[in-house]
Amino acid sequence: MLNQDLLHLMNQRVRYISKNLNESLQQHGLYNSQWSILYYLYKHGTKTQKEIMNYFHVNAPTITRTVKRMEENGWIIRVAGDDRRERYIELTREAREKYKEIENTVSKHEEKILFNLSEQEKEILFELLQKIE
Amino acid sequence: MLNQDLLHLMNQRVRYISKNLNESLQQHGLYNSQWSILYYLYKHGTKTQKEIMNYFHVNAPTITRTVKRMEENGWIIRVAGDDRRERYIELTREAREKYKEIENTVSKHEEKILFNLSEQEKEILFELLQKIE
DNA sequence: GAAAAATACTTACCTAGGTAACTATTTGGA
DNA sequence: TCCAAATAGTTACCTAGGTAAGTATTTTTC
Repeated sequence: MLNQDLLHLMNQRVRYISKNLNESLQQHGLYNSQWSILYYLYKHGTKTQKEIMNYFHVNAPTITRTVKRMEENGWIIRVAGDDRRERYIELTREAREKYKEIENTVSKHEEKILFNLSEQEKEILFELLQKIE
Repeated sequence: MLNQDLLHLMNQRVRYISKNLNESLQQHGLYNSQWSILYYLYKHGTKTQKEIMNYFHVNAPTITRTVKRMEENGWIIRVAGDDRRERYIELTREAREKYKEIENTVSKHEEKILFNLSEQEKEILFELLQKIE
């Protein structure tokens, strides 16, 4: 087993998954990364950009950009914190209302993507991925 | 096991790996995707953009762009084919000469990334990833 | 209490993926 | 044979990741 081949395959799969997820999300006017943030905020409540950043292990400018687009499209609002360097990112009422329907679309997509894996295989895959570093 | 969590982890790992690989490749003046193409051409010989595209399951504009950058930096040249719609992508002598050294860097990186996985675990991971679709 | 360091976020610019619409060339069918 | 369809690649524009350098604010340190 060549390391090269393994990583190549992993890359392809991730690209394939995110491409298809984007297609599914198009009907809701959302993209991949925007959905991730929507999901995170819905589950965990209002967060600062720093907290979002840490959760996704992504750099600051990426969050700035994505959140900006989400604001322009009415998904979130940015609220200044007591510490005025911080910006709290809060879901709008509209985002909250649309959430369930979008989650449904995404669940179906994930179900389809992982259809060939048993519950046990998913757990093994999860553990193996955790070992990568 | 939530599908969501599994795909989230997979995304993070791929992002992490490619970020680190880019750092390793910086010393050679190369990026991730450019290295992939260099590798492919070194192993399989001169290919058309179509062939590269099919190999990586990536869209045409992506190859156009990456190959353009590689040409600007002296890694490849583009040669018109008999079918004048086609462009053959050929490694330059310089690219060929530098290849072994870069491969060495990349191998070390991959070794490090996958250090915690046994040979058997790598094979399982490979099989599980193949089942995704 | 003022200056230095740290922190949260932004801006500018890079690579890399995607789609849609275009050009140039080749192929195939009426 | 000639015109329509298919094919290879390009261009323009979108999201999304990265780094480096900048701004504004808070914290720390002397």
